[in-house]
Amino acid sequence: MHAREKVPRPTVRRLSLYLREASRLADAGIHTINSRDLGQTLGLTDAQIRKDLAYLGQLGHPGVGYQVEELQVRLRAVLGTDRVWNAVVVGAGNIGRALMNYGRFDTAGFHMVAVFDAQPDIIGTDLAGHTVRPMHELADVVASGDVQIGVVAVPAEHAQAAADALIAAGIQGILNFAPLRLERKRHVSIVSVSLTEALEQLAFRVSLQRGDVRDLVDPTITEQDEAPDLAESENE
Amino acid sequence: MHAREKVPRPTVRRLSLYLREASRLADAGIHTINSRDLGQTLGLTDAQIRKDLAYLGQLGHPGVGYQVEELQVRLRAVLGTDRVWNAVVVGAGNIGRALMNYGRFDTAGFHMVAVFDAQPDIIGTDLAGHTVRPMHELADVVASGDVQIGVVAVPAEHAQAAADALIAAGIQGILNFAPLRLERKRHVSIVSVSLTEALEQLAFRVSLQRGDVRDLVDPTITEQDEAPDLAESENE
DNA sequence: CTTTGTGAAATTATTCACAGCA
DNA sequence: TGCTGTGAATAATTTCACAAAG
Repeated sequence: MHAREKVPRPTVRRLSLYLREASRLADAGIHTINSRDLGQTLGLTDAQIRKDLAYLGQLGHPGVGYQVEELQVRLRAVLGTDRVWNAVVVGAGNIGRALMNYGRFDTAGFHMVAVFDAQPDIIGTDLAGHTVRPMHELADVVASGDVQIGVVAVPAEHAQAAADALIAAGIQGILNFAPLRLERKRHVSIVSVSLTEALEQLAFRVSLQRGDVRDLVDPTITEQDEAPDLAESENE
Repeated sequence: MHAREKVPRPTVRRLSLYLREASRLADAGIHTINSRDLGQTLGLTDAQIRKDLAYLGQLGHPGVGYQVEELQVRLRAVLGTDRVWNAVVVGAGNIGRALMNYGRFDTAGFHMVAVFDAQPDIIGTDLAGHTVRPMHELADVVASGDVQIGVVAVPAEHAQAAADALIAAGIQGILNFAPLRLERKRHVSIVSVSLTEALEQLAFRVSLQRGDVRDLVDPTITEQDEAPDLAESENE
């Protein structure tokens, strides 16, 4: 019915989409949205949206739709972004730099508090207003700074060590950019993002569309595509 | 049975994982892998892997397992990465710079041939050995350079314009980093990556783990998590 | 009249379990 | 014996369709 109902995994992924759109609507001064119109912009069916939102409680107003502000508040509460999450980035390379410079995380509830690297020539340099710190300071920063999230933005060969250090420091969740499955002894939530994987998925779809792989796989796979999936995730 | 069989979408996503691991095994000099061990490293069941790989044809060797090199060749052929995909990046900001500097795309079959930006002060500067070009050169570069993929790495407010320009230039697929659903008239495959969404999914999992949202959703959702999902995708 | 919430039906994906091959 | 490929069974997710609410 409503609360205390198991939320299917695909639904959880879509909650981010709903929040993104609710925020956009709120910014545009729109206060009401119905499942059909929301489905239109997000590429989902209206039934899908109603079923998803019904998991969050009695949220819709029959005959009217959903109130945008209510939606935002509820989605943020469920996703956990109604409070600030402090994060540290391990790795001041390409991805680490992009993340530190990316200005829009704070609005979404994520605050980057420090960046670490193992390379001596990078340590001490400035990055987006933060001094790049040596790895041995990680434990202190995490412990004293109320840091819940660690970002692994180092090459694959150092990713497990970086994750181990974050876990040892007491981090609760890891956002992993390295193309491998991180091992962990004690429980830590892990969500992975892989750029190569994204490009491969795109190459597959383009090939399919062009008919390059007609003898390999049936083109019906693209019949009508739209489902949103975006982060590899691991948990135990 | 084998070829000309509809490949389920979740399977296609996992093919990237199989390819990643097959490459790793090949580099490590390992020539044979069975579904149980492969499942172990990737966090999947052996049955899942056998079913997935069976879609690609008669690939396994009963009593032995899969030959790593065969696997690699077949996966690359299906994903379309047995050839080089040329790509252009629109946006020389944080993400665009990270992508241009990221050295590992070529190995995976993706070659960045040019980068574009609309801002006059950025145009003409050097980025990873490429001169940042003005948008009006996009059509020419795409047409004359055999470019199939365009990357949208501009702020959300300019993303649709960037996508329109890419589509008009004749691109076949778009990798989108902007947090919105891109519209398109003629068919173009689109895969999206959203860093904010990834962080939100992580926040949700951590909240669930900590019990912060016990009254909102049932914790059974994390009972035993492992499925890989990584790129929002759109097609029509 | 419009639009939600939701059981029931349909579809899609995963796991089981075993015949058959090396 | 070891391990794949695959039907059959199960589980998960989506779509349908409609009663009830504003």
